[in-house]
Amino acid sequence: MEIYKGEKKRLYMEKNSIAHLFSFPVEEFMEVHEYQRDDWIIQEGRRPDFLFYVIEGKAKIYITHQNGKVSLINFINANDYIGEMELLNDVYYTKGIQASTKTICFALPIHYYRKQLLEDAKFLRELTKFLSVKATLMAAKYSQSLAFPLENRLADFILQTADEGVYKEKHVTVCDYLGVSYRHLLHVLTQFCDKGYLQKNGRNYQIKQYHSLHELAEVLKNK
Amino acid sequence: MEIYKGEKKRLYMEKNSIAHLFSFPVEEFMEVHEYQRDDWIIQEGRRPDFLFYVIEGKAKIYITHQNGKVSLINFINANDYIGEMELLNDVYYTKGIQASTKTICFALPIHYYRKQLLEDAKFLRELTKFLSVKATLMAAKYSQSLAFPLENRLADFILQTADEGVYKEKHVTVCDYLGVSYRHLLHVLTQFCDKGYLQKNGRNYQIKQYHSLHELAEVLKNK
DNA sequence: TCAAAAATATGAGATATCTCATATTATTTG
DNA sequence: CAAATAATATGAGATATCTCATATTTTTGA
Repeated sequence: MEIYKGEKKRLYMEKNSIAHLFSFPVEEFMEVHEYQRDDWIIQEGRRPDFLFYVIEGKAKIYITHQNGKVSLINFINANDYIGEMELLNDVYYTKGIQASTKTICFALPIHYYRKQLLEDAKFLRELTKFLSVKATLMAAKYSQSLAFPLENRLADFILQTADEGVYKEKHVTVCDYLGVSYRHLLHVLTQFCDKGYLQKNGRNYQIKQYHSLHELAEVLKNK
Repeated sequence: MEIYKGEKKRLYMEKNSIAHLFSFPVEEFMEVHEYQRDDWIIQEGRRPDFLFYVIEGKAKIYITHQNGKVSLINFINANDYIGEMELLNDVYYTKGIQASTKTICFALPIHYYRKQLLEDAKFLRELTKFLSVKATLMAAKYSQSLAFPLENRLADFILQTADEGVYKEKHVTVCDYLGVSYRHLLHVLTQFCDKGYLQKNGRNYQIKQYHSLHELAEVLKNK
């Protein structure tokens, strides 16, 4: 983890101003943090000292259960907040957040800014929208996970993450995200290949029948 | 559904003032709605015209999937907001909300108040907290549903809803809530009886071994 | 550069959960 | 009050998913 200083910091803040998200100046105590792939931005169970706002990169929210299972709760992208739960709630079990690419965030020391932030309508309005989307998304994932087998959820995930018709996510990550065992994921992927929806190319999977996957994914959606 | 008028309305609003939730007066266009058990406060797929605040009663949030399965996403209680998603987001699939007891809510016409509400830090702060709790809860339920079998989740649910040592929820509701089939729920309940955790009394279940259920439920929690 | 660790791969048996069929009992409603 | 509807109940077979064992390949770090 690197904290930008001096000219580097000044330049970065200038190029990526977030002044429009607040109705008071936040630059004074704000820091710029850069995390490398696999760095932990927040450690599970340990309260963060900052409210983060992601400028670039991708990260993952993890929670570890008592039975050892790990859930990848969600992905975090540019323009997302991190640590907002801890800003708002005095009692909160902090989830782990791990960078999955180089990730740069602005970091507002909660200690300094908490009071002002909680009185700033502009900030709160944005955060409220962010949280409403988050809550909705979790509700959707929750109810889908209970109502549909992996086949449907995986089809959706493949379509969402495929890059130019090629799916190449890490199996291990996907297991944690879709909440199934490694074995079962591989099993369903093999089925997709057998049915001709996908074609395996070394470590990647080429989408062969878009419409079949689409059909499977479509039933998740509410119209 | 009944809309309170005149003296009845005035009295009710006076006894249950929510003026402290806003920094501007909301009484003028506010309505008081009373719903009977099984009334739909909001119909699935149809945008509501009000932001509701629940004063008394209980309700359930439902979503219907394309495969016909119904998920009971969550329960709503006094001091919860309803319709906040629609206030915040222009595009949103509205979930169904059904009263499960007589439920009385204050209803703020979005049309009149939207702009002011979105600029009111006091209101937004409360709503933000409400949403953060909601998002956290959904995330917890989501990851638990994937990481643990019904046995654990049911034990937790029984402990949470039992009334003086007696569990008497409707099976059908619980199926929708825990996302399992009726058959399987009954199966696990029978197991609990066989193991001596519960004892069936007519339509209810008496808790016999608190600690066993507690043990099963405990592994869901993060410490 | 080599050993350790992580990721991929596959088989086989176990179990959690679902679907469907069917019966009985309670509750609601015209 | 009777008929319709909802809730409870149980059996049996199907399937989705898990666990464990084990092997190979790739990536990583000292």
